[in-house]
This record gives sequence, C-alpha cells and structure tokens, in this order.
Amino acid sequence: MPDKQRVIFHIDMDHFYTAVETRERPELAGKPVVVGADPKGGEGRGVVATSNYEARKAGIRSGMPISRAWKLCPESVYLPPNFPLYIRVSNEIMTIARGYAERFEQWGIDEAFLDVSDKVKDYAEAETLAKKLKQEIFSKEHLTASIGVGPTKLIAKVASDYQKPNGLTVVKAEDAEKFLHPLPVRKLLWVGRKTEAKLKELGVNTIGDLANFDPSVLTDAFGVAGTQMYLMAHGVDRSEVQERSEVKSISHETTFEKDTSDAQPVLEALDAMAQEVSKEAASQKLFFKTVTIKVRYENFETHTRSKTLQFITNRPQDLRKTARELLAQYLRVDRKIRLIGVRVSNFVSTEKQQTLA
DNA sequence: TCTGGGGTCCTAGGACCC
DNA sequence: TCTGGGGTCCTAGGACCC
Repeated sequence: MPDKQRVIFHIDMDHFYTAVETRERPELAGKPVVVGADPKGGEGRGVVATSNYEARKAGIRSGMPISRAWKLCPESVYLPPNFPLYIRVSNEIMTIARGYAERFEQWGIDEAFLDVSDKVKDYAEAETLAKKLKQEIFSKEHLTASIGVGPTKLIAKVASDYQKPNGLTVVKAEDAEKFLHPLPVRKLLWVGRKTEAKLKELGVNTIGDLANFDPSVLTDAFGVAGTQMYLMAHGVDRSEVQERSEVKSISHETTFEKDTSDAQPVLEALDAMAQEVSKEAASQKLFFKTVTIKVRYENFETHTRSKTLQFITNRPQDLRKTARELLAQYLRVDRKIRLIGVRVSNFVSTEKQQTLA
C-alpha cells in the first residue's frame, strides 16, 4: 500500500435502542417503535431517543419533541428507555468489535472506531474483515450494524452513515475528496446546527464548498475549529483511534413535569440527585473537588454555577450542601424552573489519593 | 416542532504566582 | 511609576456528540 495508508473502521449499530427492544419482544417486529419520553397522549415533555425505520417513515426522528412524534404517529409503540439492557448489549458488541482491532475507541453507547491497519494488507481485505465483523455481530446478537471503512476516523465515520441500515461503505484515500465533496457540511463531525447555519451565511453548503473556501476566513470565523473543518473537507484528519481514558465528570439532571417556582420540590429533587451522583462517584472509587449545578428556567434560559472545594470528597452531605448553596440565588418566586442538574468533576482517584497521602 | 439526559471539549476573562 | 510575560487554576457559557 502506498505511504502506509491507515485502515479505520467506524461501526454504528442501526437504530440501536429500538433494535434491542424489538429483539427482546418479537411482537414489535414490523411496527413503528419509538424509544424516548412518555408521550402522555401528546402532552409529554422530552424527546425521541431512537425511532425504528417504520416510525421514520412517519417522519419521526431522534431529538424530535415527543409531542410532535405523537402527532405524526399516535399508533406507534412508545417505550421508555431501558438503559441497563442497552448497556449490557453494548458491552457484548464492543467486546466482539474490540477483538478485530489493533486499537479501539468506543464512541457513545453504540458506535466505535477500530484501527485495523496492521490486520489487513489492502482495502479488499479490509472489506472482507468488515463483513466478517458484521456477520459475527448478527449471528451472536441478532442486530445489524453499518460500517464505514476509510483512511481516517472522519472518513470512516461519514462512510458508516452513507448507507444505512446494515450498510458497508469503503472509501480509499484516493477517493476521499470525491466521496466527501457532494455531501452537505452537516455530515462532518463537529459541524452541528449552529455551525451549519454560520457556514450557510458564508455561502458554504457542501463539503466541497468548504474545501474551496478561503481557510483564513474559516479560521477567523471559527478559530481552531475552522482550520480543522477545512482540513476535514480535504479528507485530512490525523486524529488517532484511542482508547477512552477515565471518566471526567458524573452528572444527573431532571426536567420537572411542570415548571415550578416553588423551592421545596426543587430542593428535594436536588438532594435526591446529589445522593445519586455521590453514590455513583463512590462506586467508581472517585473523589471530586468541583461541584456544578445547572438551572433552566421555563423560557429555556440556562445557567451553570460551580465551586471548587478546598478538599476532595465523595460524601453526599458535602455535595448536597454545596449544591444547595450554588442553587440558592436561582430560586426566585418570580421565575419558574424547568430543569435542574448536579455534576461533579475534577476527580482524584483513590490510587492517586494514596500517593498524595 | 418546543426542545432529555449523559457526556466531552473549547473559549475567554480573571485571579494568582513567579 | 501606569506598568511584562508565562503558566496554571477557576468559572461560566456554549457547541457538539450519542
């Protein structure tokens, strides 16, 4: 292979939550299924986590308000997420996939990057290997995956999304720009809704437009991200497939069923979340220094406030007290609260703590 | 359309230290 | 007197990912 091209897989499970639910409950097969918030007859708050392909035919998409999904397709089956189940299945799949890779990087619950450069001698072999991985997952888990194969993480990621479900798309380095350029910029990693809108104002709609744009203008408008975007549009992405290191923060947040300016239920929810979060930290043997609370008012205005303690702790009473202090200024009779959250970060693990001691 | 919950990373200003 | 430069940490907000 010229220039020791890398070979990277991006694997993406097809409509993961609904696929797992349908596997567990075969009577759901063929029906539109939505996993997410309780629609409550169209009055529910929250969003769609995943919809299967039958529900997508009705226009239902991830991230859509559940009330809108209900209007589009009330006859769909609506299920609450069963995360313990999804995590168990995810772990099994990740174990299978990890076995194919020299280096492995999990990406969310149902995606992963694999560096298989040393496992194959060319892209034909890479394609065979990807098929084998899909096959093994299907025979062991009865779930389908889409895989993208490319010389960089970015290209593999875009490729896995190119044909879904149950897809396999292989893009060699020499075909990368031809593959990317017709696609909308939104397909690029890190180009979300806001960035897409700003690019549109500049007249940039496709990845090809981006590749032909003045890179210094992009850097002025977007900083380092602008430079990265320009390189990505040319298929350049030097980032490595890297095992995720330890967790950086632990948080819980909750949206109230009804917005409230009453302090009591807000404080009760805060205390309960503080309890949960400190328990989670303790179970991972982590001590934290920084506490952050989050408040969202009914108009969606969102604030965070954090405090770094002079000591490390994972005691629930320390978290509760700090969280209450941070929240106090946001409890106002004239403002209704929609959501509150608690996060801890700045961890010191027990091992490190022992070294310090 | 009316917007979850769990995360990561970046930016920018200010404090503080040498 | 009217003022440095570099480094690190803290804080608040925001974009993005699944």
